[in-house]
Amino acid sequence: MSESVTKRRRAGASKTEWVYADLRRKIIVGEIPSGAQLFENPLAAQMQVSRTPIREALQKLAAEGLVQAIPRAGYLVESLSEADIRDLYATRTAIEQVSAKWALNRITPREIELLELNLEETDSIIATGKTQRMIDLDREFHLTICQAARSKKLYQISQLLSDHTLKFRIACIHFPDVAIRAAAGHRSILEAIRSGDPNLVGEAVEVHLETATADILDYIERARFESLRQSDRLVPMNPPD
Amino acid sequence: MSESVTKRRRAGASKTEWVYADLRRKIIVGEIPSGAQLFENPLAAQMQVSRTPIREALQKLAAEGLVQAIPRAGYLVESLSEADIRDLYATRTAIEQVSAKWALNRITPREIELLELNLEETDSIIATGKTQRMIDLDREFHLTICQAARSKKLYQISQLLSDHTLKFRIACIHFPDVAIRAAAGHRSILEAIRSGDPNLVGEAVEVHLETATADILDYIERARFESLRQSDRLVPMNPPD
DNA sequence: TGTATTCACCTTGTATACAAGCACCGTCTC
DNA sequence: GAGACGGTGCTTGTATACAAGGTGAATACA
Repeated sequence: MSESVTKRRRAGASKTEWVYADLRRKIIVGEIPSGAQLFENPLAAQMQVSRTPIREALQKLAAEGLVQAIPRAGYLVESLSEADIRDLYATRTAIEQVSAKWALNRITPREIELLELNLEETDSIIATGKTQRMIDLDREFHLTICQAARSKKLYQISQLLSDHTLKFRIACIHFPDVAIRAAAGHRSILEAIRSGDPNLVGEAVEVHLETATADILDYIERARFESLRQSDRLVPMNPPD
Repeated sequence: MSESVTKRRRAGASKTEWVYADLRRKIIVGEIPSGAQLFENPLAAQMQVSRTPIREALQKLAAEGLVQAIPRAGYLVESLSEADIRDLYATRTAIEQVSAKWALNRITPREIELLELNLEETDSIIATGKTQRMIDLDREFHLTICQAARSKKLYQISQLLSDHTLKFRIACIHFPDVAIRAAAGHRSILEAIRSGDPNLVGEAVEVHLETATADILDYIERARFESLRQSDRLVPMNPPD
């Protein structure tokens, strides 16, 4: 009776899962902007489901920290201050340093080849301005290294931290100079991994992620300036129709 | 209208929150054992609420990884293999090494005093066998250091990892020799922090957590042997009444 | 005119009813 | 007797109805 559960399990995606995945994607890529308020009823109407799957998805997102649940008042999409972003990136740096160092003894030739191919495609794509592909490549590069560390937990943590900052990365990787700096950073990380020197790897990861932090903060600074000039503030989602 | 949400927020705990907190506590301390299957109806009956708050709480626990959701078949309390425990502790070691190193430049005299007081109380308590207090002190010691790192994210991660292994720690800290080793480990961490040497700190944290890992794995080994001898297996919760 | 108060409306929180899926068990057939 | 088949009773998944709480505006009153 009780042990029967271990036998079950099939692929049929429930509505809750679907809503969760969809909302999550929209939030981490910034399609739903930071600080936006989420209402259950409009979401339910939009997605053609009842409030139940919506609520359950929102609970999961709240547990992840992607939305903030405010009792009896709804949900706000996580909105990061400059200090939060610094903290997030400092933490991510530390984690990826560990990952890369662990990866040194565990990475396979095939994975190194993947990193190399990633760099090559990145180089060939920078000129074209194919932003979406650029973002995927950036993400893949980091995750490949984290995967090579062969730690489930470390990988989970890396992915989570990475997701929380994805929207900023998307926003600023549009700029060619940012993309070029990212590619250079990746190359020196790969070289450090090839060298097998833990200190070199730590250094390369740190430099790369500090550059990324600076690029993001620069972008935010500029964006704030822009939005002030246009004197138009953050637009909340779901205007009370 | 939309911005009103920022003003609201009060303390009234919802049933969902209450159920979540209660289930979470029971799971992390091992009151609900690893591998137990959770059924919505019995839980709802037990806690005198409908299935709705139960489901929402379970979703949150699933997002945290404390329970595993199995579509159309319910929820299993997370059950860690030996490899999982090793991984968890290796990751925790890395994170706490970072925390302790960051703490070096940021910890206050007051916090160092707290750590000292913690050690003194630990010493005085080991003889008495007051296990519960011992567990709290252990937890406090680690969290104080993580807090001194002044990173919200790092702290969150530390806490999460710590919670996932709490039940094992509770189980084996009963043994005086384990408690003594833990206290010794804590003392050398504090001394390393006082010395201000990052390498020494890293070393002390690593030694302490590796000892803890070994103690836990030893305990599990012994427990498995015991349970085999009594030929009684893991008992699932909520027998089909 | 300023301030307190009531009330309507919109939100989330909770319970419940119903739908759907799957495992188990008895039966039926070969 | 072994295997296929279908019903039954459990489970979770989803929708909906209703309760409770809070905001903001309209109103009454000083």
